[in-house]
Amino acid sequence: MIRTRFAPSPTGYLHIGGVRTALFNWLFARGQGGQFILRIDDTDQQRNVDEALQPILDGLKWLGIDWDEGPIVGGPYAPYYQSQRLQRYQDAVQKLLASGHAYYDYATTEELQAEREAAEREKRPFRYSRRFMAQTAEQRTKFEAEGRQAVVRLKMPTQGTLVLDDLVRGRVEFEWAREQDHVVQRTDGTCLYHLANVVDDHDFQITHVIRAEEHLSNTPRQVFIIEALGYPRPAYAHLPFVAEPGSRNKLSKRKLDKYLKNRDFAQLVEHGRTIAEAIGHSTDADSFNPVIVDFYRTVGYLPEAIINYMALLGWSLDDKTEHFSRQELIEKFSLERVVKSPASFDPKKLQAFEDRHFQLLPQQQKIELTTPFLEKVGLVKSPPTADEQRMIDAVVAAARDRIKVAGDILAFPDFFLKDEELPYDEAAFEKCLRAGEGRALLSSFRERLAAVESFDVDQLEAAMKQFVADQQIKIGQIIHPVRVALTGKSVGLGLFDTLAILGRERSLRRIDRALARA
RNA sequence: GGCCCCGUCGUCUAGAGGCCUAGGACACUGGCCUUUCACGCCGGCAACACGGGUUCGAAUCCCGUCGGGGUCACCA
Repeated sequence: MIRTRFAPSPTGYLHIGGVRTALFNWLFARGQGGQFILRIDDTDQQRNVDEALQPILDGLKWLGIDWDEGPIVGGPYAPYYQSQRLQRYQDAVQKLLASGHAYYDYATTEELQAEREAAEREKRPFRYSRRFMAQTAEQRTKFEAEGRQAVVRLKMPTQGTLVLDDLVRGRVEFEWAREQDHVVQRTDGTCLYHLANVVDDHDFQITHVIRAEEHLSNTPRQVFIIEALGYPRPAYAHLPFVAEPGSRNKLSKRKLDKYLKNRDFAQLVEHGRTIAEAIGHSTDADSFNPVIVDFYRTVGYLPEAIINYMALLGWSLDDKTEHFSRQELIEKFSLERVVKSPASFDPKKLQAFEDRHFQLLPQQQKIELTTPFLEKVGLVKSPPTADEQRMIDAVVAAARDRIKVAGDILAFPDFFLKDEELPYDEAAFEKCLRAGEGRALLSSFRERLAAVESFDVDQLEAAMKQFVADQQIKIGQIIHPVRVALTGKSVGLGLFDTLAILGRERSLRRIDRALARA
């Protein structure tokens, strides 16, 4: 049984790079009929773990990355929180000590630092001398009599080579002599990450460790612990980083200011901000940031689109297939086709996937996704009345591909506003209704509209064509004034759709109001 | 700095010695469609980091150089 895991720290947010790691683990497990485990790498010092964990759990859930064991769902190897497994780690340390794979070390930070500096001066690689290593009870007593405190260090091999067959990187070799005697237990008795990590992976029966490349250099010490403890070695797959837009640096939450200088990135944020502000969602950089998954949920992106895009950041099926459903990804994903080089995050391409996935949605689903945004800003009641619902349906249908994320529905508020409260884009109003003959044409077209037999798209269009022919004008001369009168704006849905949705009464009322104002 | 990883259009990638005068997608751009916006359609721009080998033949193999990144904690 293949078992993979994702092990986030409760940091309060789900990072986009973390999503990619979680996704690959999840896809691999699901595709192989295996299991995906969520383990929480918290430490006992951390407070508010639940609070800091919730956004991560929510984010994963929203993306549809579900876990077979872990927080909330539990599982046979519980607990899944590192902070509750300290005893396991300490037992492991005792085993390492007993078998001679680790030792108590009484060096102080200063003494270690001195050795390090000496090595630096002599331009040789640093390796701890083990001067304060205690392997017997007498030695321990002696050091302790000097008031020293012990950490536990790994007693790493001094020769030989570790050969790692990484599933994405291939054969990677490390010389043991270059590895340090890493600390696995602090003076206060708590254990360090690498030890905990190895013990947990073993306890949870993880078969494939799929993680970011930054852990590649850490693997030798983990392998050492694994072997010292007599555990089976899991398969490793080290994923390339998700890099910043336009660079090879690791994507970071903290560098939003810098990314904002990237035009595409700025556009993504700007678009999102418009929607977030409308619905009264905080837009401060700490929580509202495209590096954090919550951003996309707030603005109304589709999880499928994010998943599709993220999957292609470092993986491909072939030379042409790009659009994948979740199920297709599960079926087609393989570690063999993960690329080795880092992939930079491209906001424009993400948007392209969003556009496409949203386009393909059935009308009903678009309605369900967009309605909450109208409710949040109070343009419709919650839940909408029957009339409002009809209006939503009509607007979503007429909007066609203009809605790319669910929040885009807010670009068409005019239909939901009272006729007498419609605001006008002054520049557009001036140009279309006050300058030239816009007002006069509108006034005369108003009578045609009043007389149209049935207020549907076909008849409205016919009426306008007739009007244009009679007046010997170009269609633009009348269309734009009508649009501004109806919506207050110079851009929007198809004009005949707009008229039909508003209906005769409201359309005429809006036109009259604009005429009176012009 | 030591060690490790990586290096094909601006970006994501295809490419496992001849199918490559390097393919697809996004972006950009010219045009068409059109009542605005959006969609859609047609076209264009644009890359094998560099230098040596090996070979009849190299983006693909080897060596070196350069560049980028990661890692070297009593962080995770």
